[in-house]
Amino acid sequence: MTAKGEVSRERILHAAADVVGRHGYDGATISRISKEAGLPASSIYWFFRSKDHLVGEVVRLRFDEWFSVQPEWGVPAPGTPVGVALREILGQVFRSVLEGPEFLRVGQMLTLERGEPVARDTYLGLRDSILALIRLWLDDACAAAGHRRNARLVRELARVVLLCVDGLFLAVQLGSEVDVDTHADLTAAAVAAALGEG
Amino acid sequence: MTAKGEVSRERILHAAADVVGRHGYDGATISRISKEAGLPASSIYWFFRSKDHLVGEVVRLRFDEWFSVQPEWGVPAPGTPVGVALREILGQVFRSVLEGPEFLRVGQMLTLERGEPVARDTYLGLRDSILALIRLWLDDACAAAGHRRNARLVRELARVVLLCVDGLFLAVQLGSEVDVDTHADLTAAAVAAALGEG
DNA sequence: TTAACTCCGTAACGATCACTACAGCGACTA
DNA sequence: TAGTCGCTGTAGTGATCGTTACGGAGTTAA
Repeated sequence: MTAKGEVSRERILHAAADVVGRHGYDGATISRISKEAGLPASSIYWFFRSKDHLVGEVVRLRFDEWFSVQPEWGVPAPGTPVGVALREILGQVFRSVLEGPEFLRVGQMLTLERGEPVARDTYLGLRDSILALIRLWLDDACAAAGHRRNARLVRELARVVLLCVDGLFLAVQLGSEVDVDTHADLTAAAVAAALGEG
Repeated sequence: MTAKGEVSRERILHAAADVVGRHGYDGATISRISKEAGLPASSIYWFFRSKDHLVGEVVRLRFDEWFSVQPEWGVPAPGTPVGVALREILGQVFRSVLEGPEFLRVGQMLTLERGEPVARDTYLGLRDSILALIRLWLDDACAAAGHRRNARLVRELARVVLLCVDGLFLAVQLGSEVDVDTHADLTAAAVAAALGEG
């Protein structure tokens, strides 16, 4: 691919990301994206096999952007209760969710709709990687806190944490003014309680 | 409206509910609904002002069906801890969410997309009524448990409960096999902890 | 019987959709 | 200079969208 081609591809991708963010999957028509990118539809189909593939790339792009500014999920110092360490991290994650990351909106839409298999699979794959990350961290944090291992519980708790992120995001989309600190307190406290921490 | 007309309207409404449930808002085309109902498009527009209004009625219908089989949110007996009473109710609510009620799917989709203002407003209105219900119940339950009133906390907790329902539903749509009992335990425990219950 | 009203059937409306065929441009290679 | 390749521009494909115009059945009321 030529340098000029690379630029065009990038222009299309970012234009698509903007339009999808503003209008959702179905609202993100090729003609809109084409207009936004300043390139004809034929160029879009030169770089991307279909609209489905294009949106898949958009999801990946937006995810990378979001993930790159997330706080590091470092293993807490030995002796630190999981609840305390989790509370710290959740505060930051929840705050970033408040800003309504596009990839979550698009991904959740793709989840609820049928069809668009490529974009949907892309989202599901990224989501799985997050879930694995949470599970790993929880495992490490439990070890650091001195709890005995319980893989099943950790797996369940990881799902609950992810679930709370989803719910929070949806509530934000609905216009609810959720108090992130209360929500983070509750989530961390629930996990701590489940682990038998005071 | 004639008795025959009433039957037709009902046929259209239920056909629309089926199609929307299977295909989502955008997938629920007038032609599909028309075919499913065995009536022409002109009949649909005789009874409903637009597709938007029709889907609004669908959301209301599905909500009523779902709500009518929900357990009663009776005020717990005096002295019962809120966490215990809430755990009981959440178990049943979460289980019904597992079955993937259509009105939640459609409503969440309308939330994430822009546009379709009538159907969206219908969903938001129903959702608000649920939130109010939770808040009232929590208020009563707190009184029954002997806690002193804290309107702000109750409002926040009601939002968190609703948020957990949303998150659970989305997780189910994603194909996660969430353990409802664990989830209900955690949610109830979190609320109990926030209220200062042991 | 006539008039009015309700509802259905047909047949379109214009708009827009995702997608493509194809010619031609500029830049690079032989 | 001729040929090739990467990309763009134009103009369209057929399909389907939500919606409507309109005529005519079927029933009801006078």
